[in-house]
Amino acid sequence: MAPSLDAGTTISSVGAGSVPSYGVLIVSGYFLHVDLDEFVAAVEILRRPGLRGRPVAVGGRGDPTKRGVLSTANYEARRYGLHSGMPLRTALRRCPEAVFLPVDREAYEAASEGVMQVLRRFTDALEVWGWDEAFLQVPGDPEAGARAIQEAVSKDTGLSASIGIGDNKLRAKTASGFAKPAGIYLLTASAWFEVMGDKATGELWGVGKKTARRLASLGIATVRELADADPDKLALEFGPRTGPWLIALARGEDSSPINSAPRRARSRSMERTFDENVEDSALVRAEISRMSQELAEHARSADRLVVGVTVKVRFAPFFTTSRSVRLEGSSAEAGHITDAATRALGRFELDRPVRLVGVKLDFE
DNA sequence: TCTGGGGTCCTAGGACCC
DNA sequence: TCTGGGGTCCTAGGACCC
Repeated sequence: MAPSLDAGTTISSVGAGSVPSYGVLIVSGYFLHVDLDEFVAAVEILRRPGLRGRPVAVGGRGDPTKRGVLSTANYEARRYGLHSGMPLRTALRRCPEAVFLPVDREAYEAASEGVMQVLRRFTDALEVWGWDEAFLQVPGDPEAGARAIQEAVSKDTGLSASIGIGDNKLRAKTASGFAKPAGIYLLTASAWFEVMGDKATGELWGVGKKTARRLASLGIATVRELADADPDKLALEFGPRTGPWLIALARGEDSSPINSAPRRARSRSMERTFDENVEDSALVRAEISRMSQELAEHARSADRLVVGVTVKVRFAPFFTTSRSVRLEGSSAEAGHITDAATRALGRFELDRPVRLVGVKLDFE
């Protein structure tokens, strides 16, 4: 009989002592989910070593007296209750001594690319998921693979990674949450309910606040209750795809493979929240026009054809609507795109103060 | 907690057609 | 005139993720 992994446990943390021995492991079909620890803050601290140990909050343009929210707070800042999504002004009130930094996308993209290059040394079966996450499969013992990956990422990029191991992507992703910070955690089918069964449905990856509340109103509070729910009832409540999907999620089921094909974006968008609400509709039009041109330039340089343009307007205090226009055929010409955006904007009544405007291009 | 920005996918409902 | 049943496409909005 093959030795079995003791699933649902923290295997170890980097530098936390020796690795438990499981004997000879000849396993296949394991998925790893690599998740970089406090990625954005970590990148900032790498280039400003003086910030290490201090509360660091990254968000907006780095001015906590302006509109904007936190992208990341490092662990020191989290001790003050700061977290991603928190308004900058609230964060400032809670932790005036925090260092506030502006979002620097290019720096994070470069750092991310460095990490992904390290991961590609281990396998071609790599699925990049945003800046700071990736799913992958490695040959041989997954735990040894995870440890080697952590060491290589740390050595080559200075960044710390947590790694979840699972018998599918969903369980690997769930496991990496338990691995933080800098640990390794294994979660397979046999331990799924032991680990997740009594947790609130909102702990599931893909179940947010709203869905959790709707489930609760149906008497479904825990993962186990959702796993045992009536599929027909959920299909009626959530739709024919979402209902059954929720149940599969609660059972930890996921048959999706690693998709290592380079991702081709379906859309590209740009939004801007004004520092002060804008009453002058000429200003709104000018901003939409500027964004359209910039997006058109992107489409052209990325060699993508646009089939539709959506304009989004958020009125004060916080009421958001959108209008979309389909192009006749497809185009990457700035003239066609700005014209479509202008037509979409023309369908709004700009009779109230505007908080945000946005433009989105849908690609062929 | 006065609520970013960039994405993805799903659903409801209307238009339209046979 | 009190009115079916599909199917498809499109739009607007919602929910979720990082």
